[in-house]
Amino acid sequence: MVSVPERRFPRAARLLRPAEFARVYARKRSAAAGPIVVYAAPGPDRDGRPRLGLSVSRRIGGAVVRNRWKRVLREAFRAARGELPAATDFIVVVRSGLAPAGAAPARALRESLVSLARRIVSRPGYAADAAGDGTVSR
RNA sequence: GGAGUGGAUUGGGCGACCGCCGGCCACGCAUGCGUGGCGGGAGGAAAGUCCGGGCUCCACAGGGCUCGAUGGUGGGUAACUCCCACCGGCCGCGAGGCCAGGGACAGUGCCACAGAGAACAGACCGCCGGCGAGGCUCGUCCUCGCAGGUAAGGGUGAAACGGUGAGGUAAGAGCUCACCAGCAGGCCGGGUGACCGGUCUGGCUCGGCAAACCCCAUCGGGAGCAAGGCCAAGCAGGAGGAAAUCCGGUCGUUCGCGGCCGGAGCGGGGCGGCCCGUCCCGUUCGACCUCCGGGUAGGUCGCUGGAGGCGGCGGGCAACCGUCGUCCUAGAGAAAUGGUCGUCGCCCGCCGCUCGGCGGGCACAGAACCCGGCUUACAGAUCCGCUCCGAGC
RNA sequence: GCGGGUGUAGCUCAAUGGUAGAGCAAUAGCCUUCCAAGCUAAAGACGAGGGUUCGAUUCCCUUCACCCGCU
Repeated sequence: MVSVPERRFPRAARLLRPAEFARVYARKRSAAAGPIVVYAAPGPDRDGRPRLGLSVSRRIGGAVVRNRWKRVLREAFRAARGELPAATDFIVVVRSGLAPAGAAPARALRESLVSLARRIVSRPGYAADAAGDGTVSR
């Protein structure tokens, strides 16, 4: 049995190192909706799949609440990978002031994740800043 | 049956699909990777970090002062501010619960307000007799004043220098006596001991606070897995600062001196702080201190088999210990346990109001080197021991 | 992981173990034609739970929240 590649979520599809986070933040392209903020930047590999980095601060809650947010966001990202722009790195930040007590449901997060990602990428100037990097797959 | 008390266990079950972390095996690719298979993957508190250890490193850790911790006795333990048993005190009808529970004749200090008096106390009212003055109903009378006596009574307070009775007295008072309470000491008996029981003597009586300073006894080297080891990659140094040199041996010598070793002095650093002591380094271009600047943000080991869990037997009142058998049970690194469903269980709301249907919820909370405790949070469920009350047999 | 600090009135801060106080703010009144300023009055707090003590904001323990530092 061969699994569908888009359903998988291997470690290579994650942003893990400080340098990777810094590169996405340096691009300064973000959009927000409700409790989450999404940063986006073209990935280093122009044929690559979208990658995800997470930032959940201690102000969000205890370890259980923070881990819950990360797991639900990873699951939402995994389900949305086919609909997201390719070769793009994303960082999802959970905002402390607007976050409800627990994590939001995965389905709703998937919807807003896709719409925020498309909003950033379709903005004028994103492709120009990319400077010949991977183009938007739309 | 009701009320209560002490303890133990558990922390939703089963199934399907898709993911995630790491292990083993196989294959491909070439050492990073991918695919498939098999089995594993959060807790009783993983939490707070309040104690105690193991482990690792540090220039072995000594003495004095200081600092900090602990504080009934005996035991358990690797150790403890933990646990068990016992003693004492307080609370509860009781089962039980709580207690930092050594020393207040080693010293210092504090005890507000109230009250006359608050620590080897104190005469405000009262009581008592004496002296003086006044009054009249002339008395064993009343009123006022003065100097005294008196701690039995009133009142204050958290606390007022024993309680009851008798004697005694002007009135009183441990002033005296008996009993009781309490204190100190001796002796006898029991207990490993804290302590308990008995008896005799004493002066007749002594406040509380040491979670106030303190005294006594005991204990405490420091840091922490971001410890620490290895590999890879990378970089650039600069400025300032205190100080004091001398002696001996030996070798070389161009006879100026230089190298090495040892010692003294001086300077710096480590041993929680200070002093001694000790160790290391330096003593003229180098160590140390301060400031500025530069580089790294990777891998791997440590990393999970342990004071380990379960069961039997033996010892012990118990905590716990010994022995035998059996089991292997997470190891991440921006950090793995998630998502979508079905079904059953429990709870709540609505319709129904017998069956049933619909919707929602199922606690506290997430391993990060590992253990032993403590404390705190927690929807519920189950079991055991005991006490009190009521009813029945 | 290690270490330290702070919680007192709406805000900023005081206070030997004995009635918790100051400034600003807010309320009411006086003054003014009105406002401001000024004057007067009253209200308002020791983060929580235990313990020691006659008595605790203070001393001790536990706990909660926040802040800071080192690695």
